[in-house]
Amino acid sequence: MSDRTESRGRIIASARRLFYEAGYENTSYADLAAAAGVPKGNFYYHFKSKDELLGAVLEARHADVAAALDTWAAQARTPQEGLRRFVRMVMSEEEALVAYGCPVGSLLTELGKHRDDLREAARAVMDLYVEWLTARFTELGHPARHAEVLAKRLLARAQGAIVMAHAYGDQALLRRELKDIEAWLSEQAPT
Amino acid sequence: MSDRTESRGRIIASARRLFYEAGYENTSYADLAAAAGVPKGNFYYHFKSKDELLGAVLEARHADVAAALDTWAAQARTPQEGLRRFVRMVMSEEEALVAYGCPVGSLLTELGKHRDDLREAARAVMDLYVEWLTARFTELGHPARHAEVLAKRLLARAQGAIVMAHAYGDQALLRRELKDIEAWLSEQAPT
DNA sequence: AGGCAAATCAGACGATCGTCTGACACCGAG
DNA sequence: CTCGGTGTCAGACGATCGTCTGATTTGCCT
Repeated sequence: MSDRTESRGRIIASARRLFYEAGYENTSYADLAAAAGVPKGNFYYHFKSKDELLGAVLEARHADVAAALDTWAAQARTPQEGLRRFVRMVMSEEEALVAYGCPVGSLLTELGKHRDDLREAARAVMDLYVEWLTARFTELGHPARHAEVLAKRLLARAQGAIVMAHAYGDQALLRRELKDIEAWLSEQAPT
Repeated sequence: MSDRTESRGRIIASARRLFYEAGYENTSYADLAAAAGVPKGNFYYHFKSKDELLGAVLEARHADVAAALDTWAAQARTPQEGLRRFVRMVMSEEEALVAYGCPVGSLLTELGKHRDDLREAARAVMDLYVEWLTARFTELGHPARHAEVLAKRLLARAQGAIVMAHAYGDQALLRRELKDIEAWLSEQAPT
């Protein structure tokens, strides 16, 4: 019921990429049609507005992130390992992050200036990370409230590193900051 | 020569506010005309394109930041005091930062997806902070290269805190992170 | 083969975008 | 009083935006 046709999936995949690389407002239906190989008349059969299309894109990303977090939780045998895996995931996306920023963070920045409903959908993706990281910090023995503070601090530091690296187009900056974040992490996770 | 007329200044002031609160691409000449009380036909007498208007806005912000940094440098009697003053400045802007994000950071995020020339003008404002903070860390005895790393790390942490606080509309988050940054700062600045 | 809903596609629609033109108001110099 | 330049303003321009309609094709069911 969610992915009725193949072209619907192609539209979502193209939109996901374009919204990320060029921004939501800055991506037109003409761009989407060209990228997806689907005439724009067809878009309104699947999504009755551009906002609804972004909703579907966020839904897809939400599902992907949730699946990835499940995998990590299953593979990491200690909370420390889980936290480090998060940082390593950011590292593995270095090139795209330097070129386009954080897919969730930059979208939140763009939507934050208007459009409360879509902003909530984007924040839901961020919440997945917050909750998963909070669980890891809790396992480390931090009381619940402080665990969430640490989770958001970790995310804030990652966001900041990405913003600066993106602003300066500086991949070394991102790598260096992520290393520093890892060092900070091992202080929070006494072995 | 730079501010030939009063209406030119009104246009820049309005544009500066609207570009910040609503975003650059999302602010139309109709919006600007309504906010500045200047008919849009007049805009092209002062600025021959919207991009040039943004250039003037960035120039104004650049001048303001440079002036503020000069004042701080004169008032702060120790490098520690200067660094703390930077954090306090961010604190004093809490409400706007939570509502709209960082004026420089969010603009860099928006422009980073396209428009290389304007991105450079925005980055010039960020560079003012980088250079000023680098000078303070150098005064603390850090070698030049490491001082710049610390300056960018401080800015990255501030950016990240603002992005998260903006995403969640959470002023307490911003205040808490800034306090943590201050604590981190005093570790880098052994008295 | 025939029928019918699901899916596809081309193109028109009004609105709005950034840009530009040309006429008009103001005002000190001659 | 006249002139010329600086600044002001209303409105038109083509382009492009997101949206929508109607006709057409596809593919499954009997």
